[in-house]
Amino acid sequence: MHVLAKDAATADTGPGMIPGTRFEVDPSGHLYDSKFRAILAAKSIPAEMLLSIEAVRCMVLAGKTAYASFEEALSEIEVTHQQFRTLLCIDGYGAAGTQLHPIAQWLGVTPRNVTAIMDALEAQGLVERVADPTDRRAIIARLTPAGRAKAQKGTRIHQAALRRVTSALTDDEKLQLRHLSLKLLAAAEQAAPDRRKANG
Amino acid sequence: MHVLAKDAATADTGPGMIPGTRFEVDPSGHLYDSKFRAILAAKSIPAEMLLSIEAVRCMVLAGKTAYASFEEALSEIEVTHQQFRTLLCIDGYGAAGTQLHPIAQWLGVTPRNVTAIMDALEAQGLVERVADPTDRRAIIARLTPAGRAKAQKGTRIHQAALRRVTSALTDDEKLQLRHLSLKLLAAAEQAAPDRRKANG
DNA sequence: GTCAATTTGTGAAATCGTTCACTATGTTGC
DNA sequence: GCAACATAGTGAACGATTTCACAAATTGAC
Repeated sequence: MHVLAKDAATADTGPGMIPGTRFEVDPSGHLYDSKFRAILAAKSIPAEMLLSIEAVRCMVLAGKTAYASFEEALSEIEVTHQQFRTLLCIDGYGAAGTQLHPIAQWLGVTPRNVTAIMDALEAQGLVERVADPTDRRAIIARLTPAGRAKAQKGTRIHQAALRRVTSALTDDEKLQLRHLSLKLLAAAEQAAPDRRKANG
Repeated sequence: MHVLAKDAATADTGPGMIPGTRFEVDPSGHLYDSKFRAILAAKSIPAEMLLSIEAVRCMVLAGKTAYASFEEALSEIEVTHQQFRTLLCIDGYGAAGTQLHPIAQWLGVTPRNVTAIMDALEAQGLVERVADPTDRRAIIARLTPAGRAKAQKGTRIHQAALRRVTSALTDDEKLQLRHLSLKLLAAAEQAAPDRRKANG
Protein backbone atom coordinates (compact mmCIF):
# COMPACT_ATOMS: atom_id res chain seq x y z
CA MET A 1 0.00 0.00 0.00
CA HIS A 2 2.71 2.48 0.74
CA VAL A 3 6.35 2.75 -0.08
CA LEU A 4 8.65 4.29 2.45
CA ALA A 5 11.11 6.85 1.19
CA LYS A 6 13.89 4.62 2.40
CA ASP A 7 12.86 1.92 -0.05
CA ALA A 8 13.17 4.31 -2.94
CA ALA A 9 16.42 5.71 -1.63
CA THR A 10 18.07 2.33 -1.77
CA ALA A 11 17.28 2.20 -5.51
CA ASP A 12 20.04 4.71 -6.15
CA THR A 13 21.80 2.48 -8.59
CA GLY A 14 19.18 0.61 -10.55
CA PRO A 15 19.86 -1.57 -13.57
CA GLY A 16 19.14 0.99 -16.30
CA MET A 17 21.04 3.77 -14.60
CA ILE A 18 22.83 6.24 -16.84
CA PRO A 19 26.34 7.03 -15.68
CA GLY A 20 26.58 10.63 -14.54
CA THR A 21 22.86 11.07 -14.01
CA ARG A 22 20.27 9.79 -11.59
CA PHE A 23 17.88 8.86 -14.38
CA GLU A 24 17.12 5.73 -16.33
CA VAL A 25 15.91 4.82 -19.79
CA ASP A 26 12.52 3.24 -20.28
CA PRO A 27 11.70 0.64 -22.96
CA SER A 28 10.75 3.38 -25.42
CA GLY A 29 14.19 4.94 -25.05
CA HIS A 30 13.08 7.93 -22.99
CA LEU A 31 14.61 9.10 -19.76
CA TYR A 32 12.62 8.83 -16.56
CA ASP A 33 13.23 9.19 -12.85
CA SER A 34 12.88 5.76 -11.34
CA LYS A 35 13.07 7.05 -7.80
CA PHE A 36 10.17 9.39 -8.28
CA ARG A 37 8.19 6.76 -10.11
CA ALA A 38 8.70 4.23 -7.34
CA ILE A 39 7.25 6.64 -4.82
CA LEU A 40 4.43 7.61 -7.11
CA ALA A 41 3.56 3.99 -7.83
CA ALA A 42 2.42 3.53 -4.26
CA LYS A 43 -0.13 6.30 -4.27
CA SER A 44 -3.02 4.69 -6.14
CA ILE A 45 -2.95 7.20 -8.95
CA PRO A 46 -4.80 6.35 -12.17
CA ALA A 47 -2.38 4.97 -14.72
CA GLU A 48 -3.24 7.58 -17.32
CA MET A 49 -2.26 10.35 -14.91
CA LEU A 50 1.18 9.05 -14.08
CA LEU A 51 2.83 10.17 -17.27
CA SER A 52 1.23 13.58 -17.04
CA ILE A 53 2.44 14.05 -13.49
CA GLU A 54 5.93 12.95 -14.41
CA ALA A 55 6.11 15.21 -17.45
CA VAL A 56 4.97 18.34 -15.65
CA ARG A 57 7.11 17.69 -12.63
CA CYS A 58 10.23 17.06 -14.69
CA MET A 59 9.64 20.24 -16.60
CA VAL A 60 9.16 22.28 -13.44
CA LEU A 61 12.20 20.74 -11.82
CA ALA A 62 14.39 21.25 -14.87
CA GLY A 63 13.34 24.87 -15.12
CA LYS A 64 13.96 25.52 -11.46
CA THR A 65 17.33 23.84 -11.57
CA ALA A 66 18.37 25.64 -14.72
CA TYR A 67 17.50 28.99 -13.20
CA ALA A 68 19.25 27.99 -9.99
CA SER A 69 22.40 27.31 -11.95
CA PHE A 70 22.17 30.77 -13.50
CA GLU A 71 21.77 32.19 -10.03
CA GLU A 72 24.78 30.30 -8.88
CA ALA A 73 26.88 31.44 -11.83
CA LEU A 74 25.87 35.08 -11.48
CA SER A 75 26.70 35.13 -7.79
CA GLU A 76 30.28 35.50 -8.97
CA ILE A 77 29.55 39.15 -9.81
CA GLU A 78 27.18 39.62 -6.89
CA VAL A 79 23.92 40.04 -8.73
CA THR A 80 20.91 37.79 -8.51
CA HIS A 81 19.43 36.30 -11.65
CA GLN A 82 16.45 38.60 -11.35
CA GLN A 83 18.70 41.64 -10.94
CA PHE A 84 20.67 40.59 -13.99
CA ARG A 85 17.52 40.17 -16.04
CA THR A 86 16.46 43.63 -14.93
CA LEU A 87 19.78 45.14 -15.95
CA LEU A 88 19.51 43.40 -19.31
CA CYS A 89 16.00 44.70 -19.80
CA ILE A 90 16.91 48.28 -18.99
CA ASP A 91 20.03 48.04 -21.10
CA GLY A 92 17.81 47.15 -24.05
CA TYR A 93 16.27 50.61 -23.89
CA GLY A 94 19.65 52.30 -24.16
CA ALA A 95 20.28 55.83 -23.00
CA ALA A 96 16.56 56.67 -23.11
CA GLY A 97 15.82 54.27 -20.29
CA THR A 98 12.33 53.02 -19.54
CA GLN A 99 9.50 53.28 -17.08
CA LEU A 100 9.13 50.53 -14.51
CA HIS A 101 5.96 48.90 -15.78
CA PRO A 102 7.51 47.53 -18.96
CA ILE A 103 10.23 46.01 -16.79
CA ALA A 104 7.60 44.28 -14.70
CA GLN A 105 6.08 42.79 -17.82
CA TRP A 106 9.43 41.66 -19.10
CA LEU A 107 10.29 40.00 -15.81
CA GLY A 108 6.83 38.61 -15.33
CA VAL A 109 6.51 40.05 -11.83
CA THR A 110 4.35 42.72 -10.21
CA PRO A 111 5.26 46.38 -10.56
CA ARG A 112 5.72 46.51 -6.81
CA ASN A 113 8.45 43.95 -7.09
CA VAL A 114 10.25 45.98 -9.70
CA THR A 115 10.32 48.85 -7.25
CA ALA A 116 12.09 46.57 -4.80
CA ILE A 117 14.53 45.27 -7.38
CA MET A 118 15.25 48.82 -8.47
CA ASP A 119 15.89 49.78 -4.86
CA ALA A 120 18.52 47.07 -4.62
CA LEU A 121 20.13 47.94 -7.94
CA GLU A 122 20.13 51.62 -7.13
CA ALA A 123 21.77 50.92 -3.77
CA GLN A 124 24.51 49.11 -5.68
CA GLY A 125 24.87 52.09 -7.99
CA LEU A 126 23.94 50.08 -11.07
CA VAL A 127 20.82 51.99 -12.07
CA GLU A 128 19.46 55.46 -11.54
CA ARG A 129 15.94 56.82 -11.34
CA VAL A 130 15.31 60.02 -13.25
CA ALA A 131 12.08 61.92 -13.72
CA ASP A 132 10.12 61.14 -16.85
CA PRO A 133 9.73 64.46 -18.70
CA THR A 134 6.63 63.23 -20.53
CA ASP A 135 4.75 61.83 -17.53
CA ARG A 136 5.16 63.26 -14.09
CA ARG A 137 3.79 60.13 -12.40
CA ALA A 138 6.48 57.98 -13.91
CA ILE A 139 10.17 57.59 -13.37
CA ILE A 140 12.75 56.45 -15.87
CA ALA A 141 15.19 53.69 -15.02
CA ARG A 142 18.58 54.02 -16.65
CA LEU A 143 21.83 52.10 -16.30
CA THR A 144 24.81 53.82 -14.82
CA PRO A 145 28.19 53.10 -16.40
CA ALA A 146 28.76 50.59 -13.61
CA GLY A 147 25.41 49.02 -14.43
CA ARG A 148 26.31 48.73 -18.08
CA ALA A 149 29.59 47.07 -17.19
CA LYS A 150 27.81 44.70 -14.83
CA ALA A 151 25.27 43.83 -17.50
CA GLN A 152 28.07 43.01 -19.90
CA LYS A 153 29.96 40.84 -17.45
CA GLY A 154 26.66 39.22 -16.48
CA THR A 155 25.85 38.46 -20.07
CA ARG A 156 29.10 36.59 -20.54
CA ILE A 157 28.53 34.59 -17.36
CA HIS A 158 24.89 33.92 -18.12
CA GLN A 159 25.62 32.75 -21.63
CA ALA A 160 28.33 30.43 -20.44
CA ALA A 161 25.95 28.92 -17.88
CA LEU A 162 23.18 28.67 -20.44
CA ARG A 163 25.49 26.91 -22.85
CA ARG A 164 26.56 24.50 -20.12
CA VAL A 165 22.96 23.60 -19.41
CA THR A 166 21.61 23.45 -22.93
CA SER A 167 24.55 21.81 -24.64
CA ALA A 168 22.93 18.56 -23.54
CA LEU A 169 20.28 19.15 -26.19
CA THR A 170 20.55 19.34 -29.96
CA ASP A 171 19.01 22.29 -31.75
CA ASP A 172 16.18 20.07 -32.84
CA GLU A 173 15.55 18.99 -29.27
CA LYS A 174 15.53 22.59 -28.11
CA LEU A 175 12.99 23.36 -30.79
CA GLN A 176 10.91 20.44 -29.61
CA LEU A 177 11.21 21.45 -25.97
CA ARG A 178 10.11 24.98 -26.76
CA HIS A 179 7.23 23.69 -28.84
CA LEU A 180 5.90 21.30 -26.22
CA SER A 181 6.38 23.82 -23.42
CA LEU A 182 4.39 26.43 -25.29
CA LYS A 183 1.62 23.97 -26.04
CA LEU A 184 1.39 23.18 -22.36
CA LEU A 185 1.74 26.84 -21.44
CA ALA A 186 -1.16 27.79 -23.66
CA ALA A 187 -3.34 25.18 -21.98
CA ALA A 188 -2.23 26.22 -18.51
CA GLU A 189 -2.89 29.87 -19.19
CA GLN A 190 -6.48 29.15 -19.93
CA ALA A 191 -6.76 27.40 -16.62
CA ALA A 192 -5.12 30.30 -14.70
CA PRO A 193 -6.24 33.31 -16.70
CA ASP A 194 -5.19 36.08 -14.31
CA ARG A 195 -1.48 35.32 -14.34
CA ARG A 196 1.11 37.84 -15.48
CA LYS A 197 2.63 36.86 -18.77
CA ALA A 198 6.37 37.23 -18.61
CA ASN A 199 8.54 38.08 -21.56
CA GLY A 200 11.94 37.29 -20.14
CA MET B 1 19.37 49.23 -31.61
CA HIS B 2 16.60 48.81 -29.10
CA VAL B 3 12.99 47.86 -29.36
CA LEU B 4 10.57 49.51 -27.00
CA ALA B 5 8.11 47.26 -25.26
CA LYS B 6 5.34 49.18 -26.91
CA ASP B 7 6.54 48.08 -30.33
CA ALA B 8 6.34 44.47 -29.32
CA ALA B 9 2.99 44.97 -27.65
CA THR B 10 1.45 46.14 -30.89
CA ALA B 11 2.40 42.80 -32.43
CA ASP B 12 -0.40 41.12 -30.51
CA THR B 13 -1.99 39.69 -33.61
CA GLY B 14 0.77 38.78 -36.01
CA PRO B 15 0.30 36.90 -39.26
CA GLY B 16 1.02 33.39 -38.00
CA MET B 17 -1.06 33.77 -34.85
CA ILE B 18 -2.82 30.66 -33.62
CA PRO B 19 -6.41 31.27 -32.60
CA GLY B 20 -6.83 30.81 -28.87
CA THR B 21 -3.15 31.23 -28.04
CA ARG B 22 -0.63 34.04 -28.10
CA PHE B 23 1.91 31.95 -29.96
CA GLU B 24 2.84 31.45 -33.59
CA VAL B 25 4.23 28.69 -35.76
CA ASP B 26 7.70 28.94 -37.23
CA PRO B 27 8.67 27.54 -40.65
CA SER B 28 9.65 24.22 -39.10
CA GLY B 29 6.17 23.83 -37.67
CA HIS B 30 7.10 24.56 -34.06
CA LEU B 31 5.38 27.01 -31.77
CA TYR B 32 7.24 30.10 -30.65
CA ASP B 33 6.46 33.34 -28.84
CA SER B 34 6.84 36.12 -31.36
CA LYS B 35 6.47 38.82 -28.77
CA PHE B 36 9.32 37.53 -26.69
CA ARG B 37 11.46 36.98 -29.73
CA ALA B 38 10.89 40.53 -30.95
CA ILE B 39 12.17 41.91 -27.68
CA LEU B 40 15.05 39.48 -27.59
CA ALA B 41 16.04 40.32 -31.16
CA ALA B 42 17.02 43.80 -30.06
CA LYS B 43 19.52 42.72 -27.45
CA SER B 44 22.50 41.74 -29.57
CA ILE B 45 22.49 38.16 -28.40
CA PRO B 46 24.49 35.62 -30.38
CA ALA B 47 22.23 33.75 -32.78
CA GLU B 48 23.12 30.35 -31.40
CA MET B 49 21.98 31.43 -27.93
CA LEU B 50 18.54 32.62 -28.94
CA LEU B 51 17.00 29.19 -29.27
CA SER B 52 18.50 28.07 -25.98
CA ILE B 53 17.12 31.09 -24.19
CA GLU B 54 13.70 30.59 -25.70
CA ALA B 55 13.59 26.91 -24.87
CA VAL B 56 14.57 27.32 -21.24
CA ARG B 57 12.33 30.28 -20.71
CA CYS B 58 9.31 28.56 -22.26
CA MET B 59 9.90 25.55 -20.08
CA VAL B 60 10.18 27.63 -16.93
CA LEU B 61 7.13 29.64 -17.79
CA ALA B 62 5.07 26.60 -18.66
CA GLY B 63 6.01 24.92 -15.42
CA LYS B 64 5.22 27.98 -13.35
CA THR B 65 1.91 28.49 -15.08
CA ALA B 66 0.95 24.85 -14.76
CA TYR B 67 1.67 24.90 -11.05
CA ALA B 68 -0.18 28.19 -10.74
CA SER B 69 -3.23 26.60 -12.29
CA PHE B 70 -3.05 23.79 -9.74
CA GLU B 71 -2.81 26.38 -7.01
CA GLU B 72 -5.83 28.15 -8.41
CA ALA B 73 -7.84 24.95 -8.66
CA LEU B 74 -6.95 23.82 -5.14
CA SER B 75 -7.92 27.15 -3.65
CA GLU B 76 -11.46 25.85 -3.93
CA ILE B 77 -10.81 23.62 -0.92
CA GLU B 78 -8.57 26.15 0.82
CA VAL B 79 -5.26 24.36 0.59
CA THR B 80 -2.19 25.54 -1.25
CA HIS B 81 -0.55 23.32 -3.81
CA GLN B 82 2.34 22.71 -1.44
CA GLN B 83 -0.02 21.82 1.40
CA PHE B 84 -1.84 19.42 -0.88
CA ARG B 85 1.41 17.79 -1.94
CA THR B 86 2.29 17.43 1.72
CA LEU B 87 -1.04 15.80 2.53
CA LEU B 88 -0.58 13.45 -0.41
CA CYS B 89 2.89 12.55 0.74
CA ILE B 90 1.84 11.82 4.30
CA ASP B 91 -1.19 9.91 3.08
CA GLY B 92 1.17 7.65 1.16
CA TYR B 93 2.57 6.41 4.45
CA GLY B 94 -0.84 5.40 5.73
CA ALA B 95 -1.65 5.02 9.39
CA ALA B 96 2.04 4.67 10.29
CA GLY B 97 2.76 8.24 9.29
CA THR B 98 6.25 9.48 8.60
CA GLN B 99 8.98 11.67 9.97
CA LEU B 100 9.35 15.15 8.53
CA HIS B 101 12.63 14.71 6.67
CA PRO B 102 11.24 12.34 4.05
CA ILE B 103 8.50 14.88 3.43
CA ALA B 104 11.11 17.56 2.82
CA GLN B 105 12.80 15.34 0.27
CA TRP B 106 9.55 14.55 -1.44
CA LEU B 107 8.62 18.22 -1.66
CA GLY B 108 12.10 19.32 -2.57
CA VAL B 109 12.25 21.93 0.19
CA THR B 110 14.25 22.36 3.38
CA PRO B 111 13.23 20.51 6.53
CA ARG B 112 12.62 23.87 8.16
CA ASN B 113 10.00 24.60 5.58
CA VAL B 114 8.21 21.35 6.29
CA THR B 115 7.94 22.43 9.90
CA ALA B 116 6.17 25.56 8.71
CA ILE B 117 3.87 23.67 6.36
CA MET B 118 3.08 21.23 9.13
CA ASP B 119 2.26 24.13 11.44
CA ALA B 120 -0.27 25.39 8.94
CA LEU B 121 -1.79 21.97 8.31
CA GLU B 122 -1.94 21.23 12.01
CA ALA B 123 -3.68 24.54 12.65
CA GLN B 124 -6.28 23.48 10.08
CA GLY B 125 -6.65 20.16 11.86
CA LEU B 126 -5.55 18.19 8.82
CA VAL B 127 -2.45 16.54 10.30
CA GLU B 128 -1.24 15.66 13.75
CA ARG B 129 2.21 15.35 15.24
CA VAL B 130 2.80 12.32 17.40
CA ALA B 131 5.98 11.19 19.10
CA ASP B 132 8.07 8.68 17.22
CA PRO B 133 8.43 5.66 19.53
CA THR B 134 11.63 4.56 17.80
CA ASP B 135 13.46 7.90 17.84
CA ARG B 136 12.89 10.48 20.51
CA ARG B 137 14.29 13.27 18.37
CA ALA B 138 11.73 12.72 15.68
CA ILE B 139 8.03 13.30 15.39
CA ILE B 140 5.59 11.44 13.21
CA ALA B 141 3.22 13.28 10.93
CA ARG B 142 -0.12 11.60 10.40
CA LEU B 143 -3.31 12.63 8.64
CA THR B 144 -6.40 13.22 10.68
CA PRO B 145 -9.68 11.99 9.22
CA ALA B 146 -10.27 15.56 8.03
CA GLY B 147 -6.84 15.50 6.43
CA ARG B 148 -7.60 12.28 4.65
CA ALA B 149 -10.85 13.69 3.34
CA LYS B 150 -9.09 16.83 2.21
CA ALA B 151 -6.42 14.79 0.46
CA GLN B 152 -9.10 12.89 -1.39
CA LYS B 153 -10.99 15.97 -2.48
CA GLY B 154 -7.69 17.57 -3.42
CA THR B 155 -6.71 14.60 -5.51
CA ARG B 156 -9.88 14.88 -7.56
CA ILE B 157 -9.36 18.58 -8.09
CA HIS B 158 -5.68 18.25 -8.83
CA GLN B 159 -6.21 15.50 -11.35
CA ALA B 160 -8.91 17.45 -13.11
CA ALA B 161 -6.58 20.46 -13.35
CA LEU B 162 -3.71 18.28 -14.48
CA ARG B 163 -5.88 16.73 -17.16
CA ARG B 164 -6.98 20.17 -18.31
CA VAL B 165 -3.38 21.28 -18.70
CA THR B 166 -1.88 18.15 -20.19
CA SER B 167 -4.69 17.17 -22.51
CA ALA B 168 -3.02 19.52 -24.97
CA LEU B 169 -0.28 16.93 -25.37
CA THR B 170 -0.40 13.39 -26.72
CA ASP B 171 1.14 10.61 -24.67
CA ASP B 172 4.07 10.59 -27.02
CA GLU B 173 4.57 14.29 -26.55
CA LYS B 174 4.45 13.93 -22.78
CA LEU B 175 7.08 11.23 -23.03
CA GLN B 176 9.18 13.53 -25.16
CA LEU B 177 8.71 16.45 -22.79
CA ARG B 178 9.73 14.36 -19.83
CA HIS B 179 12.72 13.06 -21.70
CA LEU B 180 14.01 16.44 -22.80
CA SER B 181 13.36 17.97 -19.39
CA LEU B 182 15.34 15.27 -17.66
CA LYS B 183 18.20 15.65 -20.10
CA LEU B 184 18.30 19.34 -19.33
CA LEU B 185 17.82 18.71 -15.63
CA ALA B 186 20.79 16.38 -15.53
CA ALA B 187 22.96 19.03 -17.15
CA ALA B 188 21.68 21.75 -14.85
CA GLU B 189 22.26 19.66 -11.75
CA GLN B 190 25.91 19.37 -12.55
CA ALA B 191 26.09 23.13 -12.79
CA ALA B 192 24.28 23.65 -9.45
CA PRO B 193 25.39 20.64 -7.47
CA ASP B 194 24.21 21.69 -4.03
CA ARG B 195 20.53 21.86 -4.85
CA ARG B 196 17.95 19.73 -3.10
CA LYS B 197 16.60 17.08 -5.41
CA ALA B 198 12.83 16.95 -5.14
CA ASN B 199 10.79 13.83 -5.65
CA GLY B 200 7.34 15.31 -6.02
C1' DG C 1 -13.52 72.16 -19.32
C1' DT C 2 -14.67 68.90 -15.90
C1' DC C 3 -15.25 64.77 -13.52
C1' DA C 4 -14.74 59.77 -13.54
C1' DA C 5 -11.80 56.12 -14.59
C1' DT C 6 -7.23 54.54 -15.31
C1' DT C 7 -2.27 54.38 -14.70
C1' DT C 8 2.29 54.92 -12.11
C1' DG C 9 4.98 54.12 -8.41
C1' DT C 10 5.38 52.91 -3.62
C1' DG C 11 4.33 52.00 1.73
C1' DA C 12 2.59 48.33 4.74
C1' DA C 13 1.65 43.77 5.72
C1' DA C 14 1.41 38.90 4.44
C1' DT C 15 3.21 34.55 2.32
C1' DC C 16 6.57 31.25 1.24
C1' DG C 17 10.96 29.97 1.18
C1' DT C 18 15.93 30.16 2.76
C1' DT C 19 20.16 29.98 6.04
C1' DC C 20 22.10 29.81 10.54
C1' DA C 21 22.29 28.46 15.16
C1' DC C 22 20.66 25.62 18.72
C1' DT C 23 18.90 21.54 21.53
C1' DA C 24 18.15 16.95 21.98
C1' DT C 25 18.94 12.63 20.53
C1' DG C 26 21.12 8.72 17.93
C1' DT C 27 25.34 6.35 16.01
C1' DT C 28 30.08 4.98 15.58
C1' DG C 29 35.01 4.25 16.52
C1' DC C 30 37.87 3.13 19.76
C1' DG D 1 31.60 3.29 28.06
C1' DC D 2 32.43 7.52 25.90
C1' DA D 3 34.03 11.22 22.82
C1' DA D 4 33.09 12.71 18.15
C1' DC D 5 30.09 13.13 14.87
C1' DA D 6 25.65 13.02 12.40
C1' DT D 7 20.56 13.68 12.40
C1' DA D 8 15.66 15.58 13.64
C1' DG D 9 13.13 19.38 14.49
C1' DT D 10 12.60 24.28 15.32
C1' DG D 11 13.43 29.55 16.66
C1' DA D 12 15.17 33.77 14.67
C1' DA D 13 16.35 36.55 11.01
C1' DC D 14 16.25 37.32 6.32
C1' DG D 15 14.95 37.60 1.15
C1' DA D 16 11.86 37.55 -2.74
C1' DT D 17 7.42 38.16 -4.04
C1' DT D 18 2.44 39.11 -3.57
C1' DT D 19 -1.80 41.81 -2.34
C1' DC D 20 -3.96 45.89 -0.76
C1' DA D 21 -4.30 50.72 -0.23
C1' DC D 22 -2.97 55.13 -1.55
C1' DA D 23 -1.41 59.74 -3.77
C1' DA D 24 -0.40 61.93 -7.80
C1' DA D 25 -0.89 62.40 -12.61
C1' DT D 26 -2.98 61.29 -17.02
C1' DT D 27 -6.76 60.14 -20.14
C1' DG D 28 -11.35 60.02 -21.91
C1' DA D 29 -16.38 60.88 -22.16
C1' DC D 30 -19.41 64.08 -22.32
